[in-house]
Amino acid sequence: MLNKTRLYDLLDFINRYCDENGFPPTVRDICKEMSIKSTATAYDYINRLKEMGLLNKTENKKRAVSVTRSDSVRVPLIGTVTAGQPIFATENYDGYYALPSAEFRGDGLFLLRVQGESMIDAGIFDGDKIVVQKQSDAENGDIVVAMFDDGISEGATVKRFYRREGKIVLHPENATMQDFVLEEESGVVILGKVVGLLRSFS
Amino acid sequence: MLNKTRLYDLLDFINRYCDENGFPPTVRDICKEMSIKSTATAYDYINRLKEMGLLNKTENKKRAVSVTRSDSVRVPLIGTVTAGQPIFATENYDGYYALPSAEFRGDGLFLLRVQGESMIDAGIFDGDKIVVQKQSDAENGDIVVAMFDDGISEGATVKRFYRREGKIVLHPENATMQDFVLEEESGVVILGKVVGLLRSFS
DNA sequence: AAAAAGTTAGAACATTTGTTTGCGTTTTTG
DNA sequence: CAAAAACGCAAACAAATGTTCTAACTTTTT
Repeated sequence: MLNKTRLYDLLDFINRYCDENGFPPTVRDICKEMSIKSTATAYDYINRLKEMGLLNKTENKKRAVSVTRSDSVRVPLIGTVTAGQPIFATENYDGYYALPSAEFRGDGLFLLRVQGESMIDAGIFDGDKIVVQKQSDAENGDIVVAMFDDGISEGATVKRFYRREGKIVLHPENATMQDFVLEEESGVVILGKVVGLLRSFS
Repeated sequence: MLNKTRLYDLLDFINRYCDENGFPPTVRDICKEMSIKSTATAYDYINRLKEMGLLNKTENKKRAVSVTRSDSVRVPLIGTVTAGQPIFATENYDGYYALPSAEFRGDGLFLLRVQGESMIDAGIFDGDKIVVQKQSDAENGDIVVAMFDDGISEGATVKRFYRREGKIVLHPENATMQDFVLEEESGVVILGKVVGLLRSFS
């Protein structure tokens, strides 16, 4: 049996190569890197990795290998949401962010910039970006992004969600702030559940 | 002048194609998608985009186009660091994580899992992953990862860094905890400065 | 309307690159 | 130890794909 380390080395190389160049290596590139003297050997290696399910490969195409584990998810940043005073989430499409798929998977993810201090006790600070999983309902204790229009103000906000005695409670994680208590039928819309957070100290 | 919209459509297509397949399209793939009847035309388009700096392309190579904006950085997760009791950072290489290059750039980045509550007031919670920029010095107020060996205990820890009166102060951001005060020559080693944070609510 | 510039097409060409075959060499197996 | 399997190599082949050329067509300019 061929030394498995070598196969994983190859996998690493393919990954590195893709990162650096934006496209996969050829069989001959692999030869050079791995000090393999024949393209047939490299070709073999590739097929092993394919059988092991670690590599995708389309036959007869040039540079058509790709590492199975796509290690990042592209998630759109769609605007800012205020955690304090509810202001309408600006639906600015602000480009895509790559997040590690080891942490975040599935469809319907998006990012929102957080403005305000209302979730500070939950470790969500002003300026953080939250990763939101799109869903229209939530369970008690979830941190959610919710939109409401109670006639006075409207907008999106980040709060911890509770359903209590037929009412919806949006609870800011900040000792100095009050809960929002709303009727079920008051037009509260859950946009999604907060599943992650990204912060960068400038 | 050729309709620019069409060029941007092409750029979008290349992006989409790469996302879906893990490798870039060929000139002929582009023809099909854009309803272009000649490879020469598609070839032209590619060169325009290259001149505009929106596309990288290596000559004579197959599938060797790549969209300029490389949107993610690969950062290794190298272990766990305790924010409370200093325990040695397990140098487990735990694979690479993709982080958005819009937020994190440059070399010498790594990730550490945080254990403990000592930085809770700075919004760094137990289980968070911190993004660390490798550097051997720090400025007052920086949050750093530091190693020390004072004879009693040794290990790595996350603390806010101050240099005061010839001593080094490692300040936990947790009201219930004490500062570590160390001599300059006591063998404190700054591993890096915390520049970001990644959290995923399980 | 004529000329010029820009754009597309079709075909041929040049190269890169995936794939196959057969033969030594090494390692495992009985 | 012999047979078999696994492995690696070189060379040749075939296909995919980048590149170039010239002519036709379209739009803009004079």
